[in-house]
Amino acid sequence: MAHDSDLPCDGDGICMVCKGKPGDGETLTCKTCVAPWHVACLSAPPETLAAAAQWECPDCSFVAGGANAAATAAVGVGSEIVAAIRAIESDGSLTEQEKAKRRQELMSGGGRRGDDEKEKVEKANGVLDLFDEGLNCSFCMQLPERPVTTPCGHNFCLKCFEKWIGQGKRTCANCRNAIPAKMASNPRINSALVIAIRMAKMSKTNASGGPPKEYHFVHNQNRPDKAYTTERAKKAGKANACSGKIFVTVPNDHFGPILAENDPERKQGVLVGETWEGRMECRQWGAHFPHVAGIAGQSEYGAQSVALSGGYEDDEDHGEWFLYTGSGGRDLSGNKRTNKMHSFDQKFDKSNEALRVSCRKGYPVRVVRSHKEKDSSYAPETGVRYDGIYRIEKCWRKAGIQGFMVCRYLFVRCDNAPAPWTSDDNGDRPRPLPSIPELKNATDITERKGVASWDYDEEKGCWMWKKPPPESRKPIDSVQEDGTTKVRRHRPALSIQERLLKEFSCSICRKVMSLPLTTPCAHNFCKSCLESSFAGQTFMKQRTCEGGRTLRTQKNIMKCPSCPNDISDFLQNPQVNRELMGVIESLQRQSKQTEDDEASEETDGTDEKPDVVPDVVSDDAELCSETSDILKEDAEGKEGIQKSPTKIKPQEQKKASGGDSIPTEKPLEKPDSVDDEHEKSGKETKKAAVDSKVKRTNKRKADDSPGARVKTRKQKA
DNA sequence: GGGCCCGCAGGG
DNA sequence: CCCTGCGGGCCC
Repeated sequence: MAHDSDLPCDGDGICMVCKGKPGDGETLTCKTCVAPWHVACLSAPPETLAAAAQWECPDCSFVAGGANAAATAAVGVGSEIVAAIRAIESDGSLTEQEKAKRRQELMSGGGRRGDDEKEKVEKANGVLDLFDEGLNCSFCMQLPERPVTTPCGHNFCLKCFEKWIGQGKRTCANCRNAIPAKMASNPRINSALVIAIRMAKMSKTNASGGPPKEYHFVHNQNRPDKAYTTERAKKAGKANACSGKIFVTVPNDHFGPILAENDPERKQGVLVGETWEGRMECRQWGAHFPHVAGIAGQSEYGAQSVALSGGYEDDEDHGEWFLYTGSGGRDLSGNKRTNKMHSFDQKFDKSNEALRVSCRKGYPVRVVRSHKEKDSSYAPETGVRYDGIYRIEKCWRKAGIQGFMVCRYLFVRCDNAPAPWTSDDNGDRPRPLPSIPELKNATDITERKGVASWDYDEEKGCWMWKKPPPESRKPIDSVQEDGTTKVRRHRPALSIQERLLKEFSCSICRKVMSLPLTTPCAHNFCKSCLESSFAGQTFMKQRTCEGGRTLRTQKNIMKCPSCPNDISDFLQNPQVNRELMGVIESLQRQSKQTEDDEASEETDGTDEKPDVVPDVVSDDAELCSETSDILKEDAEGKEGIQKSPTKIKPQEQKKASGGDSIPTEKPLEKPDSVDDEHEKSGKETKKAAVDSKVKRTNKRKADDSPGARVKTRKQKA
């Protein structure tokens, strides 16, 4: 497209194409968005003066449907939008804020589309009603594919958003609020909204007859992108971290390569040679799920992957083939996770048996190597690397170096991509098995029986599944291009209410979110819960000097309760994600209809009208060390232009009326409290939130003190 | 650099 | 619920 190379002038009036500063007469102002553009650098400047007066920039013609031809064809309303925007812009009776508000209403699809067209689009999306929630992306007018949410609470397709950002825009296309640099450079998918869209589509499909589809949801979206450390695990840092989000859509008993279709994040799959910082990161990409154990597998089913990490001295690594040692046989007393010393024989059970199953069946086994594999030439220098698919050609038992019996496995590489260490650019071909001297003294020898599941196809010239891969025993969904879900296995369908609770619960109060907020790091919370978490904290750290004067020192870092990101900027003016709220509420309505009317509502805030954000009571107190609250409820800011977030007025926090109670709520600080106190209170509230999560996910910890645990192990030993 | 020992995740 | 485990930060 011609205008792809077109860019406007930046905030300083510098043309982003030629980097020069055009004079007054050399720029054109867009009729729609009022941005200045350098005429000389336009690929298609207006030809007449009249055209220049009514000129509309390439971005706005893009918004109206220039870039997404398919979407525009389906909707066919591009020119209508532009005409309507122009009408708004030329209406002298409106303030800039009102204009922005009108523009936003227009862009969010309200009352503009003709019924026929609307029906057409709805059919294409397989969904009704959703447009009433104003959910569609303002750019392509479709339900957002991979939605991202701005701090001002507006949702877009990731692609559309990135395109917008790529054009140098740094304001929300809906309300013109600033987009934080961090989000511009690294927008995050709002996975709760993904689920919301899917659920809404699904419930609609089910309602319109036909057999109800079974869907499942990985309860994954509340996890942060990085491994994180709970308060409880804090002292040992990453050593005891919880897993971050799993980025791929394979179940953890998936065999074979991780393909592009299971990588919604990058659409490339896990490639040979890919390297991660540690086992947690490796796990997040599905190459090897266990974060300590070396073998991923189930004794009755097979083993999916192994890690070579130098944990067993019997291992012998030759790159394209290696000898692997089974697990067990070691004394783990003293609460250890590993031990160099063997103290009893290994058996073909548990993981060792799982590997033997994979051997018999000829399953593909993913292999990762760690830098900790010290005496191998093939180990990566740092981190953990995915080295591709191997098969276990034989396994047996023999006396290990330390004299105890160990299980042994001959792994031979069979991947279509070349190994990371070879300069050959071809993948593997079937190769003769190496001779293994130790086999003469081996017992319990097992070899593959029959045709290997994963084998080389001479005609196609590649390794592939010759038998269908074993069906996953874990339910998991995989996201399709269109946002729908492919079902892998059946499982009793959850009620709408159950799903609501599972997918849209606030990770602070654990109830379905009321007034959901989406942070720039794409985590969702109830507005009231998030606010309460930071009650008493100020945007700026304050210090009171002896004279009683307040000194502003530095910005207070306020970490997202779900990840380490600083969300203090966001907290200054958090905007409710009204679209997400709309979907939640519409599902709640359906749930109410479907189930008994008597079914009591477990969620709060349902009486709240979607677009009514609780008003705030302004605190006029100007006490010198008053704790100014950073959380500014915006009364007028439901849509339209918000005030610049840099001005922070001391305001008493008011609990949102529909708010849930949170586990620990600390009363507001006394006026003369010092900042250390603020920090402490914030931390403790946060800690409580995290702790509640810990309790939920790890119930057994309650009466299982570390000491008791050590004792158990020691007693056994 | 080696040993200690923790929380977490998953199998059974 | 109990057991296991080719991590990993920290202390010495």
